[in-house]
Amino acid sequence: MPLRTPQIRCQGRSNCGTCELRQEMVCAEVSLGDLVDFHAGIDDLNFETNAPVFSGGTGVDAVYCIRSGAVKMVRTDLAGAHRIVRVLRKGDIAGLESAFSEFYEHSAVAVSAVKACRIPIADFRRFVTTHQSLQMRLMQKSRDALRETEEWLADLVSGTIPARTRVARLLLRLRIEGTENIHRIGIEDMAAIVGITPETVSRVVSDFVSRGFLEKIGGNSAYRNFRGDIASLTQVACTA
Amino acid sequence: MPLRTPQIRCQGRSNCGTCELRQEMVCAEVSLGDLVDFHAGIDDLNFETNAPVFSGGTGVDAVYCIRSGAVKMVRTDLAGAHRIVRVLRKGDIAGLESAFSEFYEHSAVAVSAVKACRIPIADFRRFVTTHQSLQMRLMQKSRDALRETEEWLADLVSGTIPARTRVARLLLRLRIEGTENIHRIGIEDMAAIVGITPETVSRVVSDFVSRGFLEKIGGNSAYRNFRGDIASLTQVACTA
DNA sequence: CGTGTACTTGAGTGGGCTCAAGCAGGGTGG
DNA sequence: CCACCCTGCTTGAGCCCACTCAAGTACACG
Repeated sequence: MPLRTPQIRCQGRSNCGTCELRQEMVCAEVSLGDLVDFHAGIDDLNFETNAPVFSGGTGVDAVYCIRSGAVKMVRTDLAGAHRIVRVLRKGDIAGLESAFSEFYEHSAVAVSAVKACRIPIADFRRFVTTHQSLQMRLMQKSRDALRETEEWLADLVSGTIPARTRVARLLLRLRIEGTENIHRIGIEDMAAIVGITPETVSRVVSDFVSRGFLEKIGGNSAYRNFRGDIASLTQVACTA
Repeated sequence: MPLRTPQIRCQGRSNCGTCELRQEMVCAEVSLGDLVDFHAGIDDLNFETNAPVFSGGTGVDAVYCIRSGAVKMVRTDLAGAHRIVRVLRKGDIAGLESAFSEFYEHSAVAVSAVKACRIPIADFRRFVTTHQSLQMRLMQKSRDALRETEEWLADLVSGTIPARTRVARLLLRLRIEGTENIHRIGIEDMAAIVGITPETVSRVVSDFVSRGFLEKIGGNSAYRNFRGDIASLTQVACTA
């Protein structure tokens, strides 16, 4: 997979003013005026599926606000295996946990077509130290991330829970808010999340499809999705 | 198991002044003078093994700074099973993630003899809003908690990694800093962390003991421990 | 039209689960 | 002081789910 440089579409100020996410994002606490004052170099980026956003261990140079799509956060375990510890979605901030470290803790990789705003780390740190209420908001974001990760631990990952159940729970978590559509990430990625083999994931997903719990949408394009029978999946998810 | 009220040993001001942990705890950012000004009702508490610190879903009334011992943070999964998502140790803060919520997200239970400082939530919130540098410290604590939980996810919990390896990794994480002693939590608790059955944990631990990788110390008292052969355990922990 | 990637499907094996019985230690009461 | 229980741990036998290895298929892309 070639490492493609993301396209820069437009710059800072103009789109922040019209951004529908502005109220729930980091920058909600930063007035438009401040953004201008700081000459903030906020870029609006597009990433295609499998494009890296940043790489674990490299120097921190920015944080990214996800505006659409999904980004996987990958860690490496003691034996060197990759493990996905969280999936960021609309409204999440990639790199926040590393914002005050020298190097990124995770690798971040787009798992679908992604739109994101890139905030240079120097600007970000300046915003934070000069805007008290922003700090509170970041604590909240950080707490949200913690809760999400803990819920993964509790729900998705447990050898004593059957693979069927766990995959169903994962699918429900990947549901696109308010719809019956589900982010369709790769089989390999699903395996790296619930901690089972890709083959088993494939078998379970195939089974769900044949039962009509899932329907594949959009072929294998970057915008592919599942359409899920939420009720049935929920039932499977609650199986002990 | 009877629910015993913890003993109150002494109050606020006096022990904060001499606390060896003061520099690394929350209150590092709060001057002794401020503590007095706020008439802070910080209590010094003891919990015995299996004593609840607080219970998930109940109203948040305090946060607790752990001064010694270990506390398990318990979540309930979709099917109602208990899952331990983190173990707090010396220097950690129990309830921090709920500090700005109405109800506790977890149940917190002592897994050994625990000494902790109780900070009433009203005082805590006042500290936070009036001390900027404290906010930064809390973000850091929150980030530490997130990292710890993610490392659990990556290292401890994966159906594709053999139970032996995972138990070895858990034991290394429960190591008491700088020593070859290891917090000896119950078999049941270890199972609830790595996501396997108590029987399997027991078999693995017994095996480690018979090989000399582990030695049981202190019988079954509240102060029991393992003494571990760190090198051998590390080797097992790195087995794919 | 060939090539590569991602996914599917199959057969066989084994690790860990289940169920169940046995054991040790500490606390309680006679 | 001992008999008792209760809780937490240990150990065993058998089975089943999910892993492993391997081959086959579908689809996208050049």
